[in-house]
Amino acid sequence: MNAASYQQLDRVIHERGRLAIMSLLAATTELPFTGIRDALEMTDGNVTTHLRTLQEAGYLAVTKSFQNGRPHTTAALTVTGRKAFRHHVDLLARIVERARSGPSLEPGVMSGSRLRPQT
Amino acid sequence: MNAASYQQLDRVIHERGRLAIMSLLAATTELPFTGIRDALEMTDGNVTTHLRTLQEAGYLAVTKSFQNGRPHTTAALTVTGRKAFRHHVDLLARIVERARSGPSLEPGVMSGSRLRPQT
DNA sequence: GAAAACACTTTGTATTGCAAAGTGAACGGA
DNA sequence: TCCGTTCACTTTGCAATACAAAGTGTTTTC
Repeated sequence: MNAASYQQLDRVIHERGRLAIMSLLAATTELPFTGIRDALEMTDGNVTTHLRTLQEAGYLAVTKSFQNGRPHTTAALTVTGRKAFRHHVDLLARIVERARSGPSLEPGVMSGSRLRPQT
Repeated sequence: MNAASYQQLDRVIHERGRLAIMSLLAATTELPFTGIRDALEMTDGNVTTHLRTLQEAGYLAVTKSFQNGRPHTTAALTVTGRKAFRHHVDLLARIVERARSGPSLEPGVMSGSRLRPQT
């Protein structure tokens, strides 16, 4: 694990709002649209788009139905989603842990060894 | 601490690339431009813009000089930056911890108590 | 029966992450 | 001494997208 492993941070999950949704769903089993919106104090539009993004990534199972004449949407993590989230969280934990260890290296040791990303 | 505390996640710090830079600088004292770029395998342009963003937020002290006829840029966390990063990391740690605890609540408990963000 | 509430979705915009291209100085070979 | 290359960045262009305001359709309330 080198410092550049941050590249592995899944952008779909990492975004603030979606990290919150994934986090929330990871702690429960299934939640309604309104539950997510209220728990996270998110706007409706925000929830809709994030749910769609997460669903399209295969991380969420979203079910839409009508109950007493009103739309009812629920979301739950898929197995893939749970795995991806766990992986993300592990990465974050490692980054955080390393950061917490505090200053240790001398300044300047990182120079040299030029290595551009392939274009 | 409620679930909506994700709102406190500092967007300047939270972005992947910048989280990596902050993380890297938190573990050392000061690094040159090229050190950051190489350690994180980031493109030059990316490093420049992220450094600027972090500097404008007051999180980084960036010094630019010429050494043997070449520009030499270094970056280090400011006290504010170190504090903000620590706070961010603490928040992440809490989110991560709660997520790690696994399913516990019943589905449906989060409904009701509508509370829109002020517009 | 008009108006408000509810559960969403769509739209518009303003931001911004990213890499390709650009800049300018120094160095290396022919 | 010219020409190309390397180095250390900065600027530019664009595609993606986070966000909230406005919109939709139903249902309840007064």
